[in-house]
Amino acid sequence: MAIALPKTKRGESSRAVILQAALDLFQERGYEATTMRAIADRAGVSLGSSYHYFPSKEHLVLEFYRHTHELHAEAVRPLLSRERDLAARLRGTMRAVIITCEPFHAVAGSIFSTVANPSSPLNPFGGTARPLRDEVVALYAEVVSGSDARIASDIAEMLPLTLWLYQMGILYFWIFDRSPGRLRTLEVIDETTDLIVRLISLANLPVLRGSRKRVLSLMKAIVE
Amino acid sequence: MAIALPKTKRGESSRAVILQAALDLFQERGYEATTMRAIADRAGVSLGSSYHYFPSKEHLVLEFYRHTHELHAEAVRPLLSRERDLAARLRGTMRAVIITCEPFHAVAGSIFSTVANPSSPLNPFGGTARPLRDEVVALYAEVVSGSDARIASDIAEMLPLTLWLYQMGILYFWIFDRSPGRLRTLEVIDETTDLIVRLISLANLPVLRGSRKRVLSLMKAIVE
DNA sequence: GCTTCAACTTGAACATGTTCAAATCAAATC
DNA sequence: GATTTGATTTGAACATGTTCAAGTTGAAGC
Repeated sequence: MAIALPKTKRGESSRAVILQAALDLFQERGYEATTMRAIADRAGVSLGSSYHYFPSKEHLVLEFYRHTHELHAEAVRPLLSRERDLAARLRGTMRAVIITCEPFHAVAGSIFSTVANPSSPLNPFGGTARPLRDEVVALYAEVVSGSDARIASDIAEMLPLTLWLYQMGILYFWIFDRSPGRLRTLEVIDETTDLIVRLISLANLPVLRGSRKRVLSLMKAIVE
Repeated sequence: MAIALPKTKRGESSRAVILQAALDLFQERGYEATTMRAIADRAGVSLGSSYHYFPSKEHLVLEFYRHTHELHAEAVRPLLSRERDLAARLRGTMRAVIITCEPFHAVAGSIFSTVANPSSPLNPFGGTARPLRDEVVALYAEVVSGSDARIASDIAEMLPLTLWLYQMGILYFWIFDRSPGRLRTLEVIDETTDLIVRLISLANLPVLRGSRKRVLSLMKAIVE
């Protein structure tokens, strides 16, 4: 249960080697099939040592999640600095998500469920994983703000969080996708990103003004 | 792993007593805090006996889930045979969900995550839990079909499944709701059910015709 | 060089989900 | 009533996440 940041060179190296072993094994065998003993073995430390640096197996998953996010953020950087069209930015970002995660597809199910568990410290809605979630939301804020789309401020305010939620939905679909090359997920991404951009522009219609206000204030209330 | 339906009176009674013990303990202590040994103890059977009737602890949760659904279906029956207004039917049905589940609120998190786990046999998107999901979807089909709302057939086709998904979302929100009397969830239900009904009528607008077709055909494609 | 002390490491021990071979039971058959 | 046979029951054994008290290490202060 102790949250011990390494205080010595030796400690830092131990933590790093344990983490690397865990990332490798999660990717090779998945979450459940990776035992804490196997992680300790591959890292060349004792079982107890792992618990000195990571309070639980779930906390190691959080690091896995963070690692994936960093890969993703790096992958979309060129696109986000070049492209200005919102639909293209969003589509590219979503495609990059599933391309980045593709090596972990077989094991993603168990990892996703760990993260979605409301009673887990890893749940992004509140707890240890909150800072990481905020980073991902910030990425989507950049997707929006760096585009040349003119978006009403009330919508722009809620959009990043909504897109993060949307990404979660896409990932959940992708986990179940057994199609070759994950083509179905790619199609769904193309279609939904287009729809989202279209919906944003439709939201300016006078008939929709009322519902739009209600939806947005509801969302704001939900976020607290 | 064996799926053994009881073949004798004795077997039937054993299965029933184990199930009852499990339901009680889940409600009293939650999923994780309930051990298989505790279930066997309270049921007055040995540990191994439980595994003769239920392949795993998760399968006992499925029964818990089914039990809750039956309580809910019973609770909304009067409303559904009396009320004809769609918004009122939907609102009442959703309110009944969280009222029915209220006794399990403290333990709902761990149960929900078990069900949402894509690699679990309990996942409603495909596996053992599929029949139960179909029952819940059928309930929402009745909510729609028993109303006096005139709904275009392409929408009506996808609506029950969508409402089931919506119910899942509300439950997820409810799990995190710490407000007294779960008032916030009730407010969200009132607001969202209204919005849904409004959206259904808006979908007939000529401007929305295109998006509507695209959304519906996308949903149909996702369901397979 | 010696002492001290916090950081680090270790492996045994525990709790719990699951498996399984053996024992027990009870109904059908003779 | 004895035998057979399949259903049921049992508890020991195993795997694995987690805890913890005890041991080891190494640098700072003397």
